[in-house]
Amino acid sequence: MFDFDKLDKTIHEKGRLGIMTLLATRPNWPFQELKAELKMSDGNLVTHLRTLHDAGFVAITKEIADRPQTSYALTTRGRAAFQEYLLVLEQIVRAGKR
Amino acid sequence: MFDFDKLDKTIHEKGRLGIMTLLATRPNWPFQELKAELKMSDGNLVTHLRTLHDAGFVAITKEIADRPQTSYALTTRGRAAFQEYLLVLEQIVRAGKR
DNA sequence: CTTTATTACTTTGTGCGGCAAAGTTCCTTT
DNA sequence: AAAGGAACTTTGCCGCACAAAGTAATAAAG
Repeated sequence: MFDFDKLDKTIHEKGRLGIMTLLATRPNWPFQELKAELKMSDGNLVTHLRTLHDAGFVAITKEIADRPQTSYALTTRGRAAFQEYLLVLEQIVRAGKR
Repeated sequence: MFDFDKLDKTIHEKGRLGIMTLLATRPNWPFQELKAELKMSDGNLVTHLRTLHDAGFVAITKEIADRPQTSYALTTRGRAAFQEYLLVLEQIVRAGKR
């Protein structure tokens, strides 16, 4: 009836779901902006980003111009995985509408 | 930008999200049907149901006609909490559409 | 050149919570 | 009496989120 087991466990965690959602709205997010938006400790944020990176969902770009600035973006695979995750969310939302 | 902290932690867990979604589709679910649909061990399922009951989201009805049969349903408060949770999901889905 | 601040990251520790497996209780059926 | 099924409890394990503190690198301030 529902594909709950298709809910990617890497994405379906509050913190990382927030990250993935933000990354989906813009091509590029600097670390500081993610941190400000999500209000996580930087240790926690870095860890979640690394988890997503290890899963192949997030690309990391490091510049050291002026201040060091690390930026994050969805990979093609990350976007695909997120889209598939969203399909399940849509099923759930539709089920809750009745 | 997004209300990620409005993602009720009691609901936003794979197992319990499955339960809440199923309960939203019908007024009443016997234990055995939930178990068959969600493919959880009964120990695990009972625990999640108790968590939702303790949160005031799920009502428990026990009949002992023929075989014992325990049934579960959303409370008014459970339905309201689920609706609010779904609002956040909708934000996320919309964000992922672009 | 030394000090201070900022960014990004690592390390450490704690506690919670999901999950399975096995055992228990209560009932019905044979 | 015995067997079986429903619902629940207990036990134990493992992973993980999260915070706090410490570290390296660089740049600006004095």
